[in-house]
Amino acid sequence: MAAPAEPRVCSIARTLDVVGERWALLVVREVFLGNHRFDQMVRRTGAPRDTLTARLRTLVGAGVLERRRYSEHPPRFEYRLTDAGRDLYPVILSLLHWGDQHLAGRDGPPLVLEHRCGHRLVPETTCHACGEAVEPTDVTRRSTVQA
Amino acid sequence: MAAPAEPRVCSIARTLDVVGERWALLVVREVFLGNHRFDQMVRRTGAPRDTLTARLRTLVGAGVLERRRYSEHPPRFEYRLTDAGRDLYPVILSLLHWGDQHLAGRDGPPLVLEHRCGHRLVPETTCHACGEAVEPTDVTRRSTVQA
DNA sequence: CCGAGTCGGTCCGAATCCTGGACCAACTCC
DNA sequence: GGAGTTGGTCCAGGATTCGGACCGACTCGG
Repeated sequence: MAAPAEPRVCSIARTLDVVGERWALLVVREVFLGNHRFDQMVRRTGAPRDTLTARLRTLVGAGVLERRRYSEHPPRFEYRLTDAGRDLYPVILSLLHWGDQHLAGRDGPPLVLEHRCGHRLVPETTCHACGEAVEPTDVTRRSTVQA
Repeated sequence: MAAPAEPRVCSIARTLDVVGERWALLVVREVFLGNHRFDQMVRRTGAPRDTLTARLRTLVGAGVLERRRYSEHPPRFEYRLTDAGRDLYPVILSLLHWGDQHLAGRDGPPLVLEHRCGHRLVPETTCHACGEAVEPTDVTRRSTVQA
């Protein structure tokens, strides 16, 4: 009898259930970039309006975005990051950085960020405890059930 | 004439073209966890075999994974991370951490990692230049064309 | 030598999701 | 009064994904 070995219970999979659908993270990117309105998002992401509607609903439902009325007459809405949404910043930065490293053409990265320290922002993933940069080989599993 | 404002040229979008399809990042997760074989990935991710075949091809084509023969008779293959693939570690860690923060049930995170410094690994995104943790509000755009 | 298991897939038809484009109701601005 | 803005909805066709059956080459135990 071959061990069925259920699909792994995993925070990565859970996160992707929320932000893993097509366009979801590009929507989040736009909100980080300051574009909070439906029409802006349509234009800057290229997502079909229908799909965008669906994604916004999922993201609001998951507590990543908040739908907020900014005009009464006529009623108009915009989308803002919740605290949980702001916590996605490392996800956005790491995706951005990987693209900069591996997919930038001869023109270099299309978007360059600057940290308040005055230098170009190159994001680095570090261990909160010791402050050192984290390499895959420096990490082990603690107390897990399965291989 | 309304400004058409082309979809943003963006490293995030480019990265998601490579690893944004369903199951792609879970495949990468499995490889990081040491499961390199087709059947293991089927079991541990839950992806349909068909889809997994397609994903592996995309990831190999994009240079994230490498398909390697580990047996001659019968011919058997496994998948290894390339350098580019290993560079996805921050992406994986940030997704994991967000799920741990916002989607862990009462049982807590299903997977706990330990850094070689001996502490539980809590990944933090820092600025390579100054070493400080990066907050969305600390970052501005440098020399961009558009809003 | 037989039967069961392993492994990395392929093939299929059905269900689901994504796509682009047309359309709309309020309201504002010129 | 006409054009534009805004935040959507509706639809039909196309692309993806789904689960499950199946397969060929080989190994292992008895």
